[in-house]
Amino acid sequence: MRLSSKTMYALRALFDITFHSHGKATKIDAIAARENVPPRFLEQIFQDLKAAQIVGSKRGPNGGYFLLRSPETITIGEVVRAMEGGVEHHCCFGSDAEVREKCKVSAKCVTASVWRDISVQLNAIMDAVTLSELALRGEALRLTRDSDAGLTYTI
Amino acid sequence: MRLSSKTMYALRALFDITFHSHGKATKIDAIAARENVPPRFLEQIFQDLKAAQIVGSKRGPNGGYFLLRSPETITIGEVVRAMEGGVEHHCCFGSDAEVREKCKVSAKCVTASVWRDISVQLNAIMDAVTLSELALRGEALRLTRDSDAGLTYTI
DNA sequence: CTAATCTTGACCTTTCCAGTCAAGATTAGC
DNA sequence: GCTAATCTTGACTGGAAAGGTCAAGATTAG
Repeated sequence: MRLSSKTMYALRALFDITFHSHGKATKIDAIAARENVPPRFLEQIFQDLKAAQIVGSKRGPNGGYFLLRSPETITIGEVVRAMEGGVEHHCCFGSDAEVREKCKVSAKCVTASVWRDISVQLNAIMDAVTLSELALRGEALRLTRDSDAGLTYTI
Repeated sequence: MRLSSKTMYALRALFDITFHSHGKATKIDAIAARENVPPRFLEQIFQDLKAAQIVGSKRGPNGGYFLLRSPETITIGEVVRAMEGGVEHHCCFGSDAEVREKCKVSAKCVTASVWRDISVQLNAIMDAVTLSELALRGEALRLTRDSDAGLTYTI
């Protein structure tokens, strides 16, 4: 019930491309430095994001990874599902096919049905947040910090 | 982003006590047999549930585990948090204290704030489902199956 | 007393996470 | 066409966590 670092890194990386490059090609090393993510690991992460059709890539000098769609259309939920194989609707216990089948027959699988409902709701929540919202929050945080610093003078 | 088997087993076990014993003392072996859970593992699980003040225990003949409160007051969320240590609000990446501190200072931790919001909502969703609701679903499923079986005769 | 239960805690195996690395394929710009 | 900057592919690894197992002891009903 926790996000893997991989997913968190992926979100940070996508935020970075949105926030610093407005979705345009950005190189791994720059992202890794800004977001404090192991660069080699980030490569692997971007492969997954690319397979999920969330980012595209360009090789060679001035290359990098870029968003394939506009930030308003990329949701947190999509990213999480891409990285973690989705919130698992695993029926009852285990991912074993035979057990799942047996479970269906026994019809005792109440917990699974409840969990399925919950995961649908969770996906809806995550799909309600987009990359552009992340970027907005970034601005907000930054602004807050700046104004905080600026407002140190009180009467 | 998935529930561990331990949590699923815990939910099934609590459902079992509610559904078959109405919350009263039930022995591990009976639950394990009905719910198809490894009995030794179930022992371990009940220790956690007991530590979380969700169940109590009675030793000796006619002993077993029982609900400490009525099923309407025990939520899925509570059980999940007890078993998994809650939905982790882990700030940014890693559970390392130093990193978390640095993260706070940098104020770049947008993803963490978003995830915190999401996890609050998720907990609310899970807290909206109680053990008695599970029991109701159990009845519903059973009824459905029975009537299905009974209606095999069609004209 | 004794048989049925839970209790405690050590132990084990397997899988997966988090991360590293090397060698190759592509492309921009000179 | 060279060369340097990038991504690409895929193998590899150490450590931790998941998922169980087991044995010996403490309690209690009858």
